[in-house]
Amino acid sequence: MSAVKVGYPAVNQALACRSSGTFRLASYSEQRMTETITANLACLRRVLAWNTEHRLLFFRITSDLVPFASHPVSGGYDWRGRFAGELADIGAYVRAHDVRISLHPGQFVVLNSPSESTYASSVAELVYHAELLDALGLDPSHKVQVHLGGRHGDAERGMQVWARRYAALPEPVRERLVIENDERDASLADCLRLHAEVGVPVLFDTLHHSIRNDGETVLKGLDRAAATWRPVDGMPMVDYSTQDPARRPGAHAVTLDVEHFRSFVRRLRHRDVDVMLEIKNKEASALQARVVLDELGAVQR
DNA sequence: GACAGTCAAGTAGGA
DNA sequence: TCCTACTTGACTGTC
Repeated sequence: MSAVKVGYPAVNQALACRSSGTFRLASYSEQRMTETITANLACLRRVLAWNTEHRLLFFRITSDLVPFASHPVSGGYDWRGRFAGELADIGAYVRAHDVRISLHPGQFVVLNSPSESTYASSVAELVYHAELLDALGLDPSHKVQVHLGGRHGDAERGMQVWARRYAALPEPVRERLVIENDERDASLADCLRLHAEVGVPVLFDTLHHSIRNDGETVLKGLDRAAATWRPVDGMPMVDYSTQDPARRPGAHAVTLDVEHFRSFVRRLRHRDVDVMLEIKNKEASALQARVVLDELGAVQR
């Protein structure tokens, strides 16, 4: 049976705290920044403790952990210096419990944007994400995942621009960045082409692939994406979800389809992957997934 | 305390 | 042309 870590994104709904607290730009002050980051880190500690207690060893940290981190307004605020001890402690906890971390910047990161200012702010945002993982003391197997961003009227050119700009990213960003297939801008085949050109690992999303593919099964697609991960990248990460039948194609389900997940894990067989459950009810689904993994004898690395 | 309007940022697709 | 969705609702002024 396969070795699998399972996790959920950003929010633990069972705990009465959020690690994504923010404020309005107009309310910005150093004091507000310090208070918000302090509270966010305290919550993150609670969430990580809860996760390890429940054997959920994969977690996506919110991009809002440090609000306005890449915005000029916080340019003079040294969050890495002020919270160096806190961040190092959290990172040590992550390493001690062998937790895998991912980050998923928002839709405003458009590396191939025709707008120079959007390109510049996208790079700044990616640098923040890489710096956060660096400040936690985590190695390059902890990833930052992005989508292509847009086609801008010429899909082929959009990919070329993306590849060129990826290659020009600062090394600490490039070594952590992975690209995820979606049903709109970049199919798995598109992502694999980018990998062939510039070496970026491909994070496989099961739901997006089930909507847009070239006729290959989820397992076949997963294998092709997994082959793009080098040892230094760690186990391939996979985003898992099923369709919410009541909403548009691509909308994530509200609850885990346990039977579907069981079938998915069975078909993994010998494959070792880290599975991020993109299910709306977060940790509740992750707990159900753990039960399934235990039932099937999947090993927790 | 409840509510509604709004919030740093981009893009594409559908109504 | 406007609205919605996306990794995610949360913040804030008003009553």
